[in-house]
Order: sequence, then C-alpha cells, then structure tokens
Amino acid sequence: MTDVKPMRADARRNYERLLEEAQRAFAEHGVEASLEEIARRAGVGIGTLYRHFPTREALLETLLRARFDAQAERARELLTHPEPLAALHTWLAGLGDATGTFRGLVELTADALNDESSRLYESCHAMRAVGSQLVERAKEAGELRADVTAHELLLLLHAASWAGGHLPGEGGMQRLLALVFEGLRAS
Amino acid sequence: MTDVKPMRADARRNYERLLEEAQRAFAEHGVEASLEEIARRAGVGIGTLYRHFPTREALLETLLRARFDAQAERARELLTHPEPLAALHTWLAGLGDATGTFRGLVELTADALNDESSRLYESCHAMRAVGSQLVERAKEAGELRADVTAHELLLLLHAASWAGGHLPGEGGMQRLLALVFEGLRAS
DNA sequence: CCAGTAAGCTGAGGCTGCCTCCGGTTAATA
DNA sequence: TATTAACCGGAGGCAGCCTCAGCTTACTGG
Repeated sequence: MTDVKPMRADARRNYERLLEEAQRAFAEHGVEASLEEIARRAGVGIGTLYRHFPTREALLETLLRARFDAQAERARELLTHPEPLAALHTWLAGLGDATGTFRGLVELTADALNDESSRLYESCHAMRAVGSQLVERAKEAGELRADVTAHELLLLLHAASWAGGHLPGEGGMQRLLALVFEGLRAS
Repeated sequence: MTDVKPMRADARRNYERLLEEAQRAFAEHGVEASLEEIARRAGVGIGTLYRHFPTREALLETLLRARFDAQAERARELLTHPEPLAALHTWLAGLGDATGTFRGLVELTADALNDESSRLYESCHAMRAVGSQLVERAKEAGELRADVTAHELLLLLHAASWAGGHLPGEGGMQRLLALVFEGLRAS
C-alpha cells in the first residue's frame, strides 16, 4: 500500500545532504537553527528543502524517528530485566539522553504528546505505549508507588530533561531524575 | 547615590503606557511577543521602546521585579509558620504560579539563575536567598531529606512549572509539585 | 513670557529568517 | 534522442529585531 516509487537520483542526493546538514545544525544551534542556513550548507536552494520537508517538524521527525524507535525497542528488552524499577529508571535515563540531543527538543516532544496531529506524535506515542508496560511492571512488583501514572512519569522525565538543559554543567538531568525517582519508590 | 533626576513628563507617560501594553502582550502571547506591536499599541515609535528598555529582558525585569520581591517577602513571613515543610511547599507553589504568568517565562528565570550578568539575576537571587532559609528550616526540623539542596529544589520547581505549562489542562504544575514533594519527605 | 537646550521621539533602513510560487532544469524512459 | 514528469532554484513578500540621524518638545532661568 505504501510502496512509493523510488526518488530520482538527484532528489535522493539532496534529501540526504539535507538530513546531514540538518543534523549538524540542530546539534549545534538547537531545534531553532536556521533552515536557510541548512539549505545553504547542503548546497541546495531553500525551495528544495521545503519540497522534501514541508515543515521544520517534518525534518526533525525524520531525524528522530529512528532514535525513538530504538528507545521503544530498548523498552521491550528491559521488560525482562530482573529488577523492574531499575529497568524503568534505566530506560527513562536513556530516553532523557535522547531527548537532550538537540537544545529545545524536549519542548517539542512534550508538546507532541498532547497533539495528535503532530508528526512526532506517532513515534512518541508508540514509544510511550511500551514505556507504560515498564511502569506497570514496576508497580505490580510493588517497587513503584501505585498512584503514579505512566503519563506523569514521562512528564517528570521531560521536566528533568528540560531542567538539566538549563543547568550549567553536564549530567544535570541524571541527577534530577535520580532525585525524583528515589521519592517515587513504594514505601 | 542612585537619585535619578525625574523623567520628563512625556517620557514618563510613554514609559508607563509601554509597561501597560507589554503586560498585556506578554500575558497574551508569552515572552516572545512582538516588541514592535507593543510599541504600536502604546502609540509610540519603536525607538522609544528601545530607549526605555534596551532589551526584552529589561522590559520583563521591570514588570516582574515587584512580583519577585513580593515572593521574597512572603518567604520571610512563612519562616515563622509552625510547619516548616508545609511552609516550603506553600511558598514554592506560589512561586510556581508567579513564574507561570507569562508563557515562556520559566525558561528565562531558570537561565537567569545561572547568569550573573542577567537583569533578572538580582531579583531572582534575592528571592532565592530567603527561599534557602525555608529549605534549611525544613531540613533542621527533620521534615525534609537532608541531601537535597535549595538550588535543586528551586530547579525542580521550575521543572514542574515548565511541565505544567506543557500540559493541556489547568493545575498541572501543582499536581507535579505535590508528587515530587511527597517523595522528598525525610523518612 | 520667551529662548536655549538637553532630553526625548521617530521611523526609515539594514539585517535575518520564514515560506511560496513559478520559470527553468534534468533524470528517467521508450 | 526526444519527451515529460519530477525536480530545482531563488526572487520576493512578510514579519521581527535593532540602530541611528535628524527632528520635536518639555523644562529652565532670565
């Protein structure tokens, strides 16, 4: 059904160069990096960029989807980890790192979870579904407070990630996550 | 020492109209509201806005200083509250509401705490000093975990406030703050 | 009341970034 | 090699930021 005919060679070339430069630009300047600059560095007209990626979000989504899918996969693996709470913590920590790759990304992903029409929603949502299982497992094992929802946990992670990004040194997110996490142990 | 000669009448008028319109604009569109629009609505040239407030931050700082000072005052009052932890919680909740007045404000205040050259730094810093006393008091009373610093707490509050702002409904910040707070009780 | 002057005001203009649109180009195909 | 659909480019319109040179005006003291 979704079999698209292959791109023309030049189109594919441009597409890939654009992704490369976008990765560089977002990593360096955050998600607000100039699209015109990306096009320029890719040696391509701005119109070409918009042809391949009609919005900034579409560009980001393409860059991030693989990463998000990997997180979902990782969650699936961790479902068999012997210590449910530790597994959850590990997963969230990894996820926090992932959403910290570009400055300003947390805002986007947090918003994406509330906007079903967003391009990012789908990949985020899939990931969240598996994450929820990790949460439930930790609760059932009696290691996590029963009154915390997966949604809240994810939000707290995003919050920690955000705060970590507004801290001078490195590892701020991990410290905050650990802090919050300790308090969520079942007593 | 800091006795400035009084403003010319027209200047003072413009200054005040600008503040009024800025308040409206920031409340409506968040801290990224257009400065040109603010000037226009105040019936003033853009140059006049920049004369009175050389940066967006300066404008915000003028609008917020009173509010921040009020928070510091409130913290001072709460220092005599019979329940140190509840007092701290109350104070943080109020502070969270204050930093939630304009969309995007949390980011600014969080950054301001790490940038001594910021116009907002001074008022934030003063407030933080009193807040720290509230934290210490709760620790000494054995009601708060001893390994949490005031800086971390403030950061967690900002994080909760940020997350609350990225939640559809109302009161998200309060819910998250409560959640985190419960976990920080001394055991 | 008036003239001199510092303080204040203005908005055009240069810059960057977003996004669209259409005339020109080119890779694929037969 | 000719045809053509797909693709490309970048000018141009828009909005926002900020500065600066030239004009206006509220104050002052005579």
